[in-house]
Parts: sequence; C-alpha cells; structure tokens
Amino acid sequence: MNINLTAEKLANLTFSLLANCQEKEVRLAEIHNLTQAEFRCLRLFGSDEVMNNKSIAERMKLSPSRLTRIIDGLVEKEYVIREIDNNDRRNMKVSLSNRGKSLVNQLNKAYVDIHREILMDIDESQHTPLITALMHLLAALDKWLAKGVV
Amino acid sequence: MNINLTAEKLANLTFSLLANCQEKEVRLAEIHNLTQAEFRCLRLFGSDEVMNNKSIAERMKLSPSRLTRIIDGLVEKEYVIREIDNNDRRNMKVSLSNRGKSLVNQLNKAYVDIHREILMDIDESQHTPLITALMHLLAALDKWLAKGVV
DNA sequence: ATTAAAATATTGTGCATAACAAATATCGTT
DNA sequence: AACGATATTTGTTATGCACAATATTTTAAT
Repeated sequence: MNINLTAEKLANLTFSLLANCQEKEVRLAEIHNLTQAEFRCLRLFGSDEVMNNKSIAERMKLSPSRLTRIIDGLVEKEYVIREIDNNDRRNMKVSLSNRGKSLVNQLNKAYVDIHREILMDIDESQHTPLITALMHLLAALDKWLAKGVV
Repeated sequence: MNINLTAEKLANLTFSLLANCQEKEVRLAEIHNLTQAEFRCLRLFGSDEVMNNKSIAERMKLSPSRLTRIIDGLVEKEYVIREIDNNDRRNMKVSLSNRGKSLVNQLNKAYVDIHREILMDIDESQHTPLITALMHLLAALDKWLAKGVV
C-alpha cells in the first residue's frame, strides 16, 4: 500500500483513538466521583507507594501548587493521607489510605477488565500483532516527540 | 499469551499512547500560535466547507457559546470569515479565509507527514498489520463506549 | 394574518483548572 | 550562625468551559 495513504489512515486512526481514549478516561473518573485530575493522580500510586508533592507534580506534568490542591481534594475525600516526612520536614509524605488502596486496586482491575473486554472483541490471532504494532507506534511517536518539533 | 497479561499490556499501551498523542496535538497547535481549541476547530474544516456555529459545536462536543468565542479568536486572527446566512438569518456562515485555507492545507500535509515519518520508523511489513490492528482496537473501543458504562 | 413556540447566536456570569509569584518552613553548606 | 537552596502552601490571575438570559429570526398553530 502507498505509504502516503497509510500515513493518512494512521493519522485518522490516532486522531479517533485519542478522542475515544479521552472519553474513556472521563467515564472512568465519573464512575468513581472523582475529577479527572484526581483520578489521574490516584492511578499514579502503586498500592504501597509513598510520594511527595513535587514528585507527583513532575509525574503528572503539573505545577506543585496545582498538586497541593488536587491532593487537598483527595485528602478531603479520604483517599490519601498527607503527613510530614520526619526525615526531611519540608516534604509531605503522600500515601494511600486504606480506602484509597482499595479504590486503586479496584480501578486497576477495572482498567484491565475493560481492555480484556476489548480484546475479546478481537480475534485472538490478532492479539499479539496488535500489541507489537502498538509498541512500534508508541516507540516511533516517542522518537518523534523527543527529537523536538521543527 | 495469557489474555489478562495481554489486557494489562494493552491498558498500559493505550495509556501511553493517549499521553503522547495529546502531547503531539499540543505541539502542533503551539507551532502555529493557536490555542488547542482553535487548532481543533480549524482542522474540522475541509478547505471549502461552510458551517454554522451549532454544527461546529456539535462536532467538537462543545457548547455553542464556547464556540462563539473560539470562532471570535479565529476571526480575530483572520483564519475564518463569519457572515450572516441570508437563507436563514439566524445562522452564521463560518468558512475559511484564504489565509485559513492555506493553513489548513499546510496542517493536513504536516499531519500526514508526521505519520509518514513515524511509519518510516516501522518495518514496512508491519504497516498493514498496524492499521488493521488499530482499526480493530478502535472498533472495540467504540463498542465499549457505546454500550454505556456500568 | 397573528401569535406562540422553537431555533440560533451572542453576552453575562460562575465554576474548574492551571500557572505564577510571594510567603513560610526546613535543610545543607560555609 | 548565616545564607542560599528546596518543598510546600496560599494568594492572585488567566483560561476553558457550561448554563442562563437575551435578541433575532423562523416555523407552526390557530
């Protein structure tokens, strides 16, 4: 197939995928009565991880001040605990509460479930090709982004 | 491969893809000194299309009032023309100016270029599998979204 | 033909998101 | 002990977006 035609198809596909994935994220956040920011923040935690404000901000590519407020919300909703780090009292140790842990586990499970459901709609012989193709796509995208745009 | 494992991989991949595609959109908008909303709006136009406020709002899944303001910006920047539709004076006919047309053409070309570049980083034998795999993924995602979340 | 209802775009307003700057507290180094 | 660097929080501001109210025009009903 002509590479330009393929490129056009790929462009349209990634465009649609972007829209759909965003929609999916929104839905999942709604289900659990979280804002999108809270949802994304929560999903950053492994179930026993402890992070400080700044590292979360960096991971989410948001400012520390923004993060303070997002975590405010999660503390308010009792999903995370925020306490002073006695090894370095400038830091806040942010970690999941029991409630938070159970939600994160549930979310992770649901997240995988969705994708398993999606996979079940795709012929099994196509699974491996799909994964490797996506990995290629992701690597190529990474490379494109890394090299800095014209 | 175990379907749960595959589902987990797929989940992580779509997550990363989402982040990267968003980043890509942001970059492209920045290059042309447009807000993301303006960028997305502009890319909705075929080069000789005429739309009214509401239809654009629907396509972009935004409120008409929001669209009024986005188009304000594009009119300000002289990319689109807004004039009363004499067949139905309630409507505004929004269309690309010459400047807008040339930008849209340029954007479309750049958009395809990026994806061709990406494709060139992937072995050619993988192109067709990639496209079909993505189509499957998209269809499955659509189905999941359509059936309404639990 | 007149009037009520619906459709369209705009404007005013309020809320959420996010960044930046200033203030505060702590740490590390000299 | 003092100064500069670092982490967080708070105050302020800008942007993105929706909803409600308004103005204009069209369509439908009587």
